Amino acid sequence: MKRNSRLSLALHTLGHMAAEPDRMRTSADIAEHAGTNPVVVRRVLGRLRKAGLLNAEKGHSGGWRLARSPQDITLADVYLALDESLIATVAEEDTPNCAVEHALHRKVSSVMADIERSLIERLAATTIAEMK
Amino acid sequence: MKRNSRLSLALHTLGHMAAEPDRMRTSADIAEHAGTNPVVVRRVLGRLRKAGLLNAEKGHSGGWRLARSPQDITLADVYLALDESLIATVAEEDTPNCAVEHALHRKVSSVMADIERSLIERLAATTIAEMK
DNA sequence: ATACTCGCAACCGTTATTGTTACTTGATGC
DNA sequence: GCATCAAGTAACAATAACGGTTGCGAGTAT
Repeated sequence: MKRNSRLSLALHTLGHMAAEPDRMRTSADIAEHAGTNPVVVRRVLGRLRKAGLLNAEKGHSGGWRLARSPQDITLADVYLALDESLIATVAEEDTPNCAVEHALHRKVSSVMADIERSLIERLAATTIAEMK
Repeated sequence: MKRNSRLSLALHTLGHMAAEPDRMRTSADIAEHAGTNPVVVRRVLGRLRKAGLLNAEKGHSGGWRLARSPQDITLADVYLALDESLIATVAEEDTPNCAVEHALHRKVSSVMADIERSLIERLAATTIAEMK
């Protein structure tokens, strides 16, 4: 079983959508292409829908489509929509009784926050239109 | 249950050791201070021993001690010794049949690799002597 | 009305991690 | 030599996260 497959699935799907923005795709179609399950697809794309990146329509000829122009969706948008940090956070101690621990946590958290900002900056430099 | 507590435990312990480098500490002492189990301590510190950061001695008056000067051990040394990436890697597809997927994987992997290098660089700028 | 699709809740199987027990190995003190 | 102490290690349980799966409800087009 793979970890962090949510971002992979999301980007993969949006990459194809960027190539044909007008085509409506069902969860079943996407799932088959990605080798997974329609429910998993809906779970992941549902987050992108709530973030305003995708529209979903029910019923006949329903399915998923981009809510914005492909040039207007960056990899950072997708990353942030999934709310799934690729940067691990260091657990805060419940009882910060120890000065060493507190200093370490501050230091490492500061570094990790910088790294996360840097990652988002890098991801924001690429749109899904470049990935089709 | 906390995740990524290995690095926290390792840095916490080494921070205290940096303050009193000559004092020998047993797994039981460390575990009690850190609120965990001696076996867990040995598991984590064992990696640091294999990486040459710590020495362990058995028997009476045995225990753990720094193998190097605290000024000569950086946070990056500890991070690398644990071989536990805080930066998630994006899963490679078994069958790279899809061009979109391949392009995305290359792009994201490249960004993540840069971020990992940047993290290590940042961690290497601080020694455990500054954390005591 | 029927068929199709998303939305969502509930559950199972797998995996990763920590916690725990028990035992072995090696060093020290008597 | 022998008891004691501590690391080393294997084995297992407990917990949590995640993907996969089933089932059902809600909404829409034909």
